[in-house]
Amino acid sequence: MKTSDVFALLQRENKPMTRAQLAASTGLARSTVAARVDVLMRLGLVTPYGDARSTGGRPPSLLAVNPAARVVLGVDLGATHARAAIADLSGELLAEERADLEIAEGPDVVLAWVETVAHRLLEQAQRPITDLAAIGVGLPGPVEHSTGRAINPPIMPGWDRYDVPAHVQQAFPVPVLIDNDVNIMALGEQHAQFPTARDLVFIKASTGIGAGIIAGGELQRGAQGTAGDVGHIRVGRPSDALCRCGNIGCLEAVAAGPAIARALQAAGKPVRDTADLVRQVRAGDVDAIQAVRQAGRDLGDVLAMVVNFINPSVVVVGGALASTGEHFVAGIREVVYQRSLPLATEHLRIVTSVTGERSGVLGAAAMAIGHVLSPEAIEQASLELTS
Amino acid sequence: MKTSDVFALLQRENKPMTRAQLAASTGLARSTVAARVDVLMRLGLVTPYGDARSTGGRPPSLLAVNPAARVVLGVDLGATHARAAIADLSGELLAEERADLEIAEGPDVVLAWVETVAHRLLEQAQRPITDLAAIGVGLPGPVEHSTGRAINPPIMPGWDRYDVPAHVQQAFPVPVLIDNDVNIMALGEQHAQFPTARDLVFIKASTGIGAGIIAGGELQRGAQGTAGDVGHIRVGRPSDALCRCGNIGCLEAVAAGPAIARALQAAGKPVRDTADLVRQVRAGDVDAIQAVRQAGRDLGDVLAMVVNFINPSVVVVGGALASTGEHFVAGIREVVYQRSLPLATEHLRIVTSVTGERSGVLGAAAMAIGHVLSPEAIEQASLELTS
DNA sequence: CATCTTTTGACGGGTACTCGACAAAAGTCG
DNA sequence: CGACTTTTGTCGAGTACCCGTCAAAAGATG
Repeated sequence: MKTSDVFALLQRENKPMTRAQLAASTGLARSTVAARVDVLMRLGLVTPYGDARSTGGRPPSLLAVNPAARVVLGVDLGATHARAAIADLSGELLAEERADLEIAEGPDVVLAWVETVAHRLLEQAQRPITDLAAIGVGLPGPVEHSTGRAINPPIMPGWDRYDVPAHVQQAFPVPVLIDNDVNIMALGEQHAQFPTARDLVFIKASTGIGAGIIAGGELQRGAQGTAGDVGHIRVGRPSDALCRCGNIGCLEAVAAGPAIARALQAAGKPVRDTADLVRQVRAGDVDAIQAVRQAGRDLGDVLAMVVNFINPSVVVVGGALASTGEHFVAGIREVVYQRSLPLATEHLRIVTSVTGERSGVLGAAAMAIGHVLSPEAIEQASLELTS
Repeated sequence: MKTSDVFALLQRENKPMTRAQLAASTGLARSTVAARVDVLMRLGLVTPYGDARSTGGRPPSLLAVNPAARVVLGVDLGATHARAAIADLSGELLAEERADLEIAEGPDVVLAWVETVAHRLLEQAQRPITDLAAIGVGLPGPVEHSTGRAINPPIMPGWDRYDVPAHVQQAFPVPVLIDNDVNIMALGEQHAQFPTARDLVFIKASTGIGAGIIAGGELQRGAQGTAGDVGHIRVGRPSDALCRCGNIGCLEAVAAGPAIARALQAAGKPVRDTADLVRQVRAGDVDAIQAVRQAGRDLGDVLAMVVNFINPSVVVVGGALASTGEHFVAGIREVVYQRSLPLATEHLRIVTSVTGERSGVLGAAAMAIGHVLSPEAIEQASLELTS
């Protein structure tokens, strides 16, 4: 029960180490560490990383985790698009593909796309299917993570309680992990920007508004898997905007893309949809900029509560509205730093996504990698190797 | 590395089991579990629980966890009161004491009280000091749990970064765990009412309003240890009530005890303080009842966001205002079930505290018990026994 | 080029753990 | 009351694991 410890240490340090260093850090004997390292090298998870400088005798060989040992497939399924990518164990994308695909087409159509694209991506990355170690999938709706099924999804007809892992495993006999799309985006940003952050909130603001919550280092899904549903919190600014949920003044009915577009239309501006809005903001349209900034303030109003409540160290803002430059996040900061308690905001960072449209696939890959490199999985693999 | 597994199984099942059952459940040989059980019995953690019915041969002896093996001390320090109790390992209180004590007196005075009372309680429970296994303490302010120090506490002059565990361990050389008072109350209610709930929010509403968050089975303290600070979230109802934090319309400035009392005073009602308010509500004063119910609605307004955000399975309402009967929680339910999403409220329970003023000491004890019965601690103890 | 230093992989011994067997203990059944 | 059944504790054997030792390898040093 200790091979995984050596690997975990090597992974945490995130830099090449010698066997002697590993022995000192773990407290194990040099010979024991050597045996463990041998197993990890035969698994391919660890490789020599050249020699370190000699201190008078034989130079010690450096060891490092080998991201190229295996690959994972990350899949990000949105309402009207799909994206898939092959990543190595460091989370680096090796091949990627995107398509306009309606999730409403149902599991058979969508998962067939996933299967064909997965094969194509593996070929593109020049990796055999046997190199594929796990698959992570993000779905646009509430998901029961433990079973991999969508539960009462509002925009995914035909997916309710559908056994996604079973379907995918018919083509690829590897672990398949499913989660909500916003949750995996949170994971993606965590791994890309703040790999050590234990309390991070990711906000996706585009057609809808949702949050992914990482608290205590763990993704929080809530009792029914609907945690992070901030879109239907009522904003402070009095509003009679009717939301599709039936209530009035919901954040989503005030600050989401369609709501902003509608407001600009009412003011005589020809703004068709969210993408159009983003274009106009980028083009420097003053009215559009002001509308987006106000939406940022409205979101900041809700985020101020979130910050007081869960006290994160980082808030990452993503989604289409975050790609309008700094206007949106400026509105958010404006309100959060005013409304939240100084203790909670003292070390708080509010930043925009750095991975943009890739946060979903990156997070799905990260989720799969986390599974593959978990201590349990490594123990399992080392046992299978010796037997 | 497996003695703890046997104990954990016995604890999870929470009912007497035979050695044969343990062997079947763990997959170990009968002789191995017998050895493990022997260790646990010599540690006192497990005791025979009479014989089961014979099936034709020698009747198997039943084994059960022994709550009387050791005791822990739970301490709940409030702004103007202190409470301490000795509990057995099941969390049952064996002896208890309460005093009016200002936390502002400083660590020396307060911890001296803790020490003398602890000795008195041990005597009362007829337990030697050697039976004391751990101490849990709740402090009324932000706490850095890992170091056991209060950080920038607003109402605890002299406690800032004071090393509480070191002080207490001079008198009692056992593990000392410190946490925020609302956090331990959340733990207390979880153990008393919903021991299996993994996502629970506890609300303390009295002079201030705070929340303890249990998400994913773990207490969430946030990045700076200030998670759960819901008192300074702005309520939806327009209000110009000035809060001591400098903002206006804070929940605490609208719905906490002093705020309600002030509002009633302004209406010509002689309500001195929170305790007085509670008395009047219990006496059936209509104005007081209405004011408390409105405060419940205001709190419900904030709780609706919390429920949407973290999606708990239970919300427990405690503190002085919760002891006014159902009026307060009725106001909460009224708004939460209206404002939160059906998916989140479908299986949500909103209940009042069942432990009342004891939730703090119970939670502090539960925290200490959790430490004593943790797998690591049991392994440690069994190792020390054999050596 | 020889010697010295340091790392590496292999080997053997010791320890701790786990398992199955066996005899004694404790009831049941005829 | 004796035979049978089932559990319990003890004991010896097998095994896996971990450590220290040692020769070989690889480079530094003079």
